[in-house]
Amino acid sequence: MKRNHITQQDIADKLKVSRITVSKALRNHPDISAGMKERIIKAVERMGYSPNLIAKQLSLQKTFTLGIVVPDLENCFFAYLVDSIIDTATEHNYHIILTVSREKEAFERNNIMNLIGMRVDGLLVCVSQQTSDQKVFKYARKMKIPLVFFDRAIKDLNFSYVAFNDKIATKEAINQLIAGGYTKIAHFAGFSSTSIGSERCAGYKEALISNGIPIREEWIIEGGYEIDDGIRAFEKLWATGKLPEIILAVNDRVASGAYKAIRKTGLKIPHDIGILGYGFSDTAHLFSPTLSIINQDPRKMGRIAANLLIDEIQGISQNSHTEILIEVDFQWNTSILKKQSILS
Amino acid sequence: MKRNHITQQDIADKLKVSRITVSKALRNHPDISAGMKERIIKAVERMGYSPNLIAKQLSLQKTFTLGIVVPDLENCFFAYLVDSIIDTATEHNYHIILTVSREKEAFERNNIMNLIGMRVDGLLVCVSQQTSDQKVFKYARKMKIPLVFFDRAIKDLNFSYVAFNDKIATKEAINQLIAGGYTKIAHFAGFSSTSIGSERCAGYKEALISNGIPIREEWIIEGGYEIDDGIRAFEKLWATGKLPEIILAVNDRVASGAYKAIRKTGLKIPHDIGILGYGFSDTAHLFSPTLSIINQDPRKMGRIAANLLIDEIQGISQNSHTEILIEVDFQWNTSILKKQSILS
DNA sequence: ATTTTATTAGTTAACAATTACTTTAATAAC
DNA sequence: GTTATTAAAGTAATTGTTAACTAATAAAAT
Repeated sequence: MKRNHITQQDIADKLKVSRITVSKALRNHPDISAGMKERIIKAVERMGYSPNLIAKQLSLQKTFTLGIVVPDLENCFFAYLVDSIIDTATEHNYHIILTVSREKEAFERNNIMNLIGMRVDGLLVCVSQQTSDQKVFKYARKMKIPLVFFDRAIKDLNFSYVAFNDKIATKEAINQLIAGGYTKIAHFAGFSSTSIGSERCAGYKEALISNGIPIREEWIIEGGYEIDDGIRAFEKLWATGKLPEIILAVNDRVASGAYKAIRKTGLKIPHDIGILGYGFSDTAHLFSPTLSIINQDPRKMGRIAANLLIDEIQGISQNSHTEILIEVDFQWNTSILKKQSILS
Repeated sequence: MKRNHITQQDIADKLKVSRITVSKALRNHPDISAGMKERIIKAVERMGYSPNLIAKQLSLQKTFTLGIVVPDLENCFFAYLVDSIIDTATEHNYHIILTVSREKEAFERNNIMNLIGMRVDGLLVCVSQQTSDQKVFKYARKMKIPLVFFDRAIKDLNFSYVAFNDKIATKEAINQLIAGGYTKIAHFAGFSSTSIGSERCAGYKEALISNGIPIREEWIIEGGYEIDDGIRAFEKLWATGKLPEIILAVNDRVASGAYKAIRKTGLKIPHDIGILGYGFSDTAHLFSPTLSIINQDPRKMGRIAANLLIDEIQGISQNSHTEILIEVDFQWNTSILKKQSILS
């Protein structure tokens, strides 16, 4: 009906040569003489030719496209992560088809099947919290489509994955706090049913135990992952009358809620109480005082995951089952007072 | 080399029918009998057939794919916006190829040419701040590719665009503040060289003038768009010794900087000084006290832009030059005291 | 002078789907 | 009993590109 686009055939007709000659010239094939190449390139410019990548993909059986599935782009963490994946992909001349699962298994499955239909060269997936059926991933395996999980993985499928070492990082952070002279540390936890919640809580407990500090169950307050959960958690803590020196908040939104609730009581951060959260630099600096964090850099994760996938696609990485646990560092910002110089 | 994927031909061979029969059956074509359809669908399931959308796209000359160009995904505003575009696109069975220009004209041009090469059915573009050359957009026009600008537009090219009515909204917000009894209002501006900076500042000035309030140049502090710019701006203001009742911050990061600097002086928000910023609900609630905002809902913009584009693609909207200025509302949160009930 | 080699361009088939047209066989109409 | 109609499936051509061969010509080597 429209037929707007110029094809190689059109150029060939104009120059009275074969379309293969045009194809070869555009790919700088040695078959074609310099003079002919120049004529063709000039015609291309003049006629406004845009190569049809769809046709190219079909012919080459390769799309130079990566498919991404994230649970939710409104989570800044994933936004930064996707941004960094796009950066890395672009560097290697890959395009990105982005899909969002909204934490729904059905959407996730649908997205993945669609991406496979689009014949992406590889998949980057952060599984939804709901996901239990492994069928679609087994299908990807059967079709030999390179797939890398990031942040959250289905472990027993032998796909590569990249994640933060939450437990170790938490343990180390608490160790540093204890070394700095703190002993009264509470935890505003998520839910022990989610991997994030349980891993972080486990690290917290292990650190206390290994330092001989008894675990006070009333200082582990489960609740959720939102601002209101942080508010409620602190109110609960405040009601007991006995405050810790430090609160470890399970993420930055809970930390934000804690800030609000603490401010309401008139207590001062960090002088009266310190806060440690999980997150990354940019959001931590939105807090005032700036939030100390167990630093989970989304850009780092995105870069590593994308590179891993591209390596697998290009067959550089023979091993298609690489597990990378990103080493986490800490940013001791102004939400915690340095008791001793150990916190550095 | 690999040949993993099952094709319609494979299914046809297995069932000893023609591949056209398979194609028709899968599209529920009336040519094919119910019995045959059932046999084919069963074989499809059994053999794990995934339709090759690349081939389908080439054949149909339609990709059901939209291309997006955003300046930066680390800006939460754009992340929310893209999320909402994806939502809307998915509803209409469109895929999304996402690219990032990093505010660089060259990247933007490259992204757009690539997306055209991928034969996207339409383009959603937020132009980079750097962009001055219109060539690539003229090319898109010549190729008759539906294109909708969002947030920032190149106006004299007759493409549709969706934007916030910054000037009007700012004027109205300041009017409401004045009606509420405030007269001393300062503005932490961006740069007058950018459209955002100049539009917002113009609205601010117009509101003051139309209410007969003289403009105090020392209360318009240009600087930039980051946290540090907000800190510096308040320090400059503080140094003058004369404080306004309200600060209008050009965005949420500048507002955050202002919060920090104000807190440092011991002044209280909102009792000693109020803050009004631009932004959207989720980030405003991260502030404490929660930031009052001229509410620029990214989801709304994304939805409108995507629907507009899809309408143009499907020929529903005959007019391919629709300009939509989104009406902005206000969220009077706790960063401003209500002097009178007018702020509602 | 004839064979060999290199250069340059063209031919055919493939990729995996679709649409438009054609064939076959069975049924219905006269 | 012949013709018209309908259902169901098949054939050929199309989409825009690339890869693997093939062909023609000119220059170089024998």
